[in-house]
Amino acid sequence: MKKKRAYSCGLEASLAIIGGKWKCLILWGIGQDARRFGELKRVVAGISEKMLIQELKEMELDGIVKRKDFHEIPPRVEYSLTPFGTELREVLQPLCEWGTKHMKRIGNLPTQKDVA
Amino acid sequence: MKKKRAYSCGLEASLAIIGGKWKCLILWGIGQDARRFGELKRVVAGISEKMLIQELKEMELDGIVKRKDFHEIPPRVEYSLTPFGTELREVLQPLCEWGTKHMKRIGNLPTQKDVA
DNA sequence: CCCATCACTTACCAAAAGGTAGGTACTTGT
DNA sequence: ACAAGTACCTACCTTTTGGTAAGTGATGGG
Repeated sequence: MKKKRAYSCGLEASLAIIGGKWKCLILWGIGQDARRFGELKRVVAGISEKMLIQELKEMELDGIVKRKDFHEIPPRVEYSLTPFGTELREVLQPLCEWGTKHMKRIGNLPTQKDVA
Repeated sequence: MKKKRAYSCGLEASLAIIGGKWKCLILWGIGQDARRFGELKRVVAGISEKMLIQELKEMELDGIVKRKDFHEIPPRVEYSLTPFGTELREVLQPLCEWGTKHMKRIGNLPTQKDVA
């Protein structure tokens, strides 16, 4: 018998899936076509290898990412979105557009460090 | 001359504003009407006072929340969304709906602890 | 007179997140 | 023989995050 978590609103449930620093960006980075590990590393700016695989694993468990191993040497692995992941990516679209629209303003905001 | 940050995509900019564990939920909790501090504490399930004020301050600096102090005693303070914040809240709507739609599935997902 | 209420503030501490730097296995190119 | 490239894995360590518990100041109610 598994423990089930209860969420007080849909947003909380969504954040259980894509919360954290990297998952959104990875999800976005994968996009509609499959991507190789090294490719993702380049496209998700600033992520470390450790974080990338760690998050990818969790996302696979959560059913938003599918991992395909070609069993070749040198290794070749492709990550792609499941239908569940694709749906999630779509609802992030508006948030992404909002960010693009206000990018300048956001970039000029004071940091906590500036304040302290 | 302020240092400006550059974001490689809109999503990264958005996350600079509502990243972290609580900001999304606070933003959502404030909603279209103003809310008092204590009210927010109740509506944002599980947040501590410390986190709540800390995040509210940052959100105020970021221009998504407005704080109104009535200078009464006992103290009375109301938090509401600025137009900027309201816009942001709107783009979170789809994400919230997605979470509601898949809440059952998400609640049954294995945790990292289950796996370890 | 004392207690509760409200919106905080502060100090302290534990846990989680995340970075660095190394290593692995196997093959192809020089 | 050796370096490079691929997709990882591991240990160690620092930084960030966040929780708990206490206190503040002014006032109204019992």
